[in-house]
Amino acid sequence: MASQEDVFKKLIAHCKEYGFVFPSSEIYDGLAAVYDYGQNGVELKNNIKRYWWDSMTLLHENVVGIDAAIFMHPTVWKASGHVDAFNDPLIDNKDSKKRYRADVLIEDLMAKYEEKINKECEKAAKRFGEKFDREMFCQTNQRVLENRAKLEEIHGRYVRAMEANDLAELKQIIVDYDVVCPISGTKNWTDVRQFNLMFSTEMGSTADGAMKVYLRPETAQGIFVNYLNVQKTGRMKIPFGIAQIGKAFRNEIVARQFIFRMREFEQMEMQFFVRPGEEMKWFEHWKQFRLRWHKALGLGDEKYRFHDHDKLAHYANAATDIEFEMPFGFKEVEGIHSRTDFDLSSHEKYSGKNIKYFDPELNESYTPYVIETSIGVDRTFLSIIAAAYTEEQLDGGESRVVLKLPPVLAPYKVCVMPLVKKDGLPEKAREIMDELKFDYRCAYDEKDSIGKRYRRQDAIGTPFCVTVDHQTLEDGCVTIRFRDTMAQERVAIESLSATIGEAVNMKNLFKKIING
RNA sequence: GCGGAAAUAGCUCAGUUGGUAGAGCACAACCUUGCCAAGGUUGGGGUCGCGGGUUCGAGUCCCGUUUUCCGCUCCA
Repeated sequence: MASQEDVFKKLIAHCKEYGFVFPSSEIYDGLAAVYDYGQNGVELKNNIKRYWWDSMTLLHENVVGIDAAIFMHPTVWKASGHVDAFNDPLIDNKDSKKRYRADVLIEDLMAKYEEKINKECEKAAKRFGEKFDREMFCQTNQRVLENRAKLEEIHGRYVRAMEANDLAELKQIIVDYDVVCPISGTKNWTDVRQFNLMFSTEMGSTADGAMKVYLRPETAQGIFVNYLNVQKTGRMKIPFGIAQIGKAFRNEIVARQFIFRMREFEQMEMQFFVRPGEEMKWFEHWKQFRLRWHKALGLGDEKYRFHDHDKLAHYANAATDIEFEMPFGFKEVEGIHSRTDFDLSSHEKYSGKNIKYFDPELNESYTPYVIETSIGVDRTFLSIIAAAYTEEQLDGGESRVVLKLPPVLAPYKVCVMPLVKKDGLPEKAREIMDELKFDYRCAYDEKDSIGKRYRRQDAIGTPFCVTVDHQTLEDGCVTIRFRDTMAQERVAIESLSATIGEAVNMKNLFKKIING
């Protein structure tokens, strides 16, 4: 929808204009799909992270946090399956503009030869009836023999090419056996290119002694490899969880839609270790808890929905997404996965270390099952700022742009301003600010008309403005102005802290999560 | 990666058949006003995304390139 696209563009412009999100390295033309958070963006982002972290670690005595390094031993990514799953040889058809995985095309090709052979056999089986001996037939029938020979030839070349990572040979196979694009029907192929979704670098300063290491493509593995450390040193009993917030990196082929899909992004993950067989109970538990966490922000319950996966990843036996209605449709913000014992078992296998848990209640050892909640910080940021961005038509034909952020997440909680910048009003305003600034992030503004200053605070989502006028010097009262309603109230200076505190206290959100 | 569109001041945009870059807003200072964005004066800020080419002369024409947006494609 054009109007929605329009809103999204305006939102991106707003994010830049008001110091929330900048394109990375902008003075050098930017770097594709990398963004920086500005002076207001970092505050909002930090508040989101604190809301998540505290909701995990304060509300659950059996959830603790860690902060693992971005670099990990290369074998971690073999064990996790990323080395295999994140390496795709891709080829484009120049006519249809469609992209395919070269290995899939070749496997389809081989399947076609199998099919030909099977058809010959079926035909023969009908002719010969009960006397049909498939192996005998295959060894004597000319057409089958030809097809079998071809198949073996392709298979041999294919396996050698994949092992040697010979991309030119993969293309040659596609060319030699006349593979055509299912869409265009042509053989107009590009070269095969390797897309490795993991970023790599070298550890060690000398070229020959260097070891190839990856920038982690997910934070989860840092938790799995530390699971035993935490369990033992923290005397954790199953069920328990480990939470982590950190950067992850994926070399996306196409990364777009602003900060929705970036090459460098931040995840907030919690891996919850449970008894085998109890995973579905906990899966359901965390699904509901996580949804309540989102809804407590008050952006609108109707903007969220679950999307259950039909096709499961190799490690999962149940998976769902929490989707949020972005300006470009419902999109995944968080994933909740039942990862079984895949990761821990795999690390046990690759490391050769025993990482089983001895359950004193059951009096037995087992590899715990894992429920994962994995939420993107940047996507959450985007969902919140998109929902908060509001263009309002006011009486008298004027309009305003206001970020209706949840007050608890707003970069500034209050802006203190003197009505005029003389007669001792700025000094009084500073005095009030000096009281508030220990508890709440405060802004100060004395430039331009008071209305203009209110609008500036609206644009960055500051929930309260406090105005000092001449009367303040006599009666100790100020005007407090509310962002969403634009209503004003005359209140005593002493009451400000309590009013603001009630609105920005995270405790209120936590109570909503717990009480549903 | 393919195709389409775009790129001029912090933002939104003008800029004529090629002739040495403008406006509004924003920003800074001072004056004025004072409870919902528009007062006055002055000032700072652009090698027109980058690199070539054509031309006496390129923001303008041509080629390449980078970035962004849209559509494909991909997506643990």
